[in-house]
Amino acid sequence: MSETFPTKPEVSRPTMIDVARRAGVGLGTVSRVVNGGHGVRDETAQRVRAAIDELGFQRNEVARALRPGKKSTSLALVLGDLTNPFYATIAKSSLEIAGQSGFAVVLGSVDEDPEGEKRAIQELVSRQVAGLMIVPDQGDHAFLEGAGVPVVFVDRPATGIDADIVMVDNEGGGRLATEHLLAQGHERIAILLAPSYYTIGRRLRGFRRAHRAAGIDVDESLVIQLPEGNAEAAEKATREVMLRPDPPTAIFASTNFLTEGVLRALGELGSQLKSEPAVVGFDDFRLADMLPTPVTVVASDIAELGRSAARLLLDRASGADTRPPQRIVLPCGLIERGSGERPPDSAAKRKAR
Amino acid sequence: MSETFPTKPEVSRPTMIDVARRAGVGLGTVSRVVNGGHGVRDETAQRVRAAIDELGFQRNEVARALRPGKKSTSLALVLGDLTNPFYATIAKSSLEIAGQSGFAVVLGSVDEDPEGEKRAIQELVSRQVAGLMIVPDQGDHAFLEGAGVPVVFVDRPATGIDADIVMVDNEGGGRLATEHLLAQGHERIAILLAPSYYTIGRRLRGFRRAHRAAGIDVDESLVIQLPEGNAEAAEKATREVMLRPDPPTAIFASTNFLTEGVLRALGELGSQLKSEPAVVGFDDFRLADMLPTPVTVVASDIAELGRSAARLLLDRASGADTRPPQRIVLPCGLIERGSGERPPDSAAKRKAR
DNA sequence: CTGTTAGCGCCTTCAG
DNA sequence: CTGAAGGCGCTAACAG
Repeated sequence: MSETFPTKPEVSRPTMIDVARRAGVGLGTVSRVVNGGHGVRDETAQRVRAAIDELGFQRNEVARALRPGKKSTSLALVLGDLTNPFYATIAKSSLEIAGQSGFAVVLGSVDEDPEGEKRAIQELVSRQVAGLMIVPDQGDHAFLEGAGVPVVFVDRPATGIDADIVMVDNEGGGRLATEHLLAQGHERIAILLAPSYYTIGRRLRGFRRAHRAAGIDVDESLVIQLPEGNAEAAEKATREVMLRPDPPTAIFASTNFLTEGVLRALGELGSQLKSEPAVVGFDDFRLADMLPTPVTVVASDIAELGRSAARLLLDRASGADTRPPQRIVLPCGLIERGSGERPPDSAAKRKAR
Repeated sequence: MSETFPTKPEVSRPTMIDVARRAGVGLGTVSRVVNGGHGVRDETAQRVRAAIDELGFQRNEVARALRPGKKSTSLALVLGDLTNPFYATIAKSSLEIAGQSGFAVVLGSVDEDPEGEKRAIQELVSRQVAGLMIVPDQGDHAFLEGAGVPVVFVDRPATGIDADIVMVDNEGGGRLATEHLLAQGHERIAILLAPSYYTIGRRLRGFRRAHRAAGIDVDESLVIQLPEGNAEAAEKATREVMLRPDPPTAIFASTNFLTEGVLRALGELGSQLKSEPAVVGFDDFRLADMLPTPVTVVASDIAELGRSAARLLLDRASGADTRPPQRIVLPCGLIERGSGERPPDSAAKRKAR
């Protein structure tokens, strides 16, 4: 029990040969029984199954995957910070789908740097995964071209390779959020942008389109590019912009973490402000409805993002799907909770006229 | 480019033999170069490396792991809902440590049921992972005894097997939270308990100990066992207990999700209540400091939980650590934010006397 | 120093 | 219906 085995460190698991000997049959027979048991006499199969149980035999998936053609039964998932509920949701939902088909999901260690991503992906490929789901970083992904493994990009496309991509309607969402604010009468809307990922660019595009459609000019000093994508950066930027002589009457935060930073800044600024700006965030988040002013957001079904990606990848891996690269776009909806329905205050309005 | 290859679905990656032929050397030499290149003439090694680059060769980890003894270079992580920031944090931090040693982390699909966990674990074992990190469900885990793979349990121990375990000081945390409330003068403290996991039991124990130490009896009607561990169950229970003729003046929520439910209920009850109870939660959560009343919690370093588990498992897997099963317990601290510092209201006090 | 050889555990022909 | 044999990509042991 509490004894150690310095010389026999590993308890080797039984193999098919052990089972075959135990059951007094040939190796091939055992294999057949294990894989569906087709074409084996019932009595023989019984004996084999008994031996399997007695020995506690478990098929070695590694050896199995070694056969040519036969890919392994695991998918790789490469993404950033699992601590971000957005990514966690993708991980969970894709894992769910993969699991239903008996696939495991391997998470590559993903540091922040773009080189780290490449290394992680290659390590995963060397593990013979049947397919890759990648939330890509900004670097070039052309190196995946010859990997010989199906790839599905999630949340944003990658450059240098034409592969399946599952994402949300970023531009539509950006437009939706902006239109909503414009409809309340806001004419000075600030937008906070995380470092230029593809998604953020599209959201900004929606922002501009909505303005154009409404015949309102975008004040470029309110298009705020943040140096980092975290709450702190957004907090700082919000404080600065709100203390300007001519502050915006509404803020569109392009990311869940940014929304948090905006709210934090507004909370601290509090009474220093003549009036509180309306706020709309992109992506919903837990507790958004419980904050002092419940937060209005533009959101999409992130879990479905992960599910779609996994399903698509599974079909590619099995060879069931041979269509040219697909592009799945999930819609965004508006969830009104209060913060986005604040009208522009009268003082600001007076100034604008 | 946009052509499909129905008959040749896989681009087979180059193998060591290809490299050997290309470099005009033997197979063994290539292997030696790939594994550190010890004992190979420099010039030869150069040629081999060149061939590797030209062919884009990558060692097949699967084949490598087939050798006896040589375990694969991936760890398994089995846990519940990745959507719970608590688990997500464990996943992230353990992944970080594993990655530093060149290990990947395989996530088994974990349904809710206890049988699903066993199946998931066995699938992972069949994939020849080098070790298992498990946040165990309630069932018996004796079946892991003969798995021949090191196991580290995370957050709570499992029954039926004596293995390493990394967890937080649940009892200490429960006691800390309770002492804090008692110190404010609360004598009627309700505790909300998620379905009886090990951790919850310990937290309750701390709750009772703190009472005993203070010479105050626990009102058993305030020890509330919830049917489920989600926010909704806590919300419902909170509403009920607060509407009793003799409601508690403080609430200890034993879980992050439960805390959320408590706050939600209190928010809705609002003015119906004669006075708002103090609230302390177990485990910190994002935005806890931004709620209408910032939430006081007892918390520990969850990321360290994951890191310790991964480090320990890595040492076990490599054989570097052969000590008897370890038990690592991380401390809990109190984070005062407001909700836990509300004194019992005067009306309630009068009643109690 | 370097090439050759024998498996690792399994699946897939191919005979019997 | 069943047993035997070959090979997947790699490493380790053994000759040269």
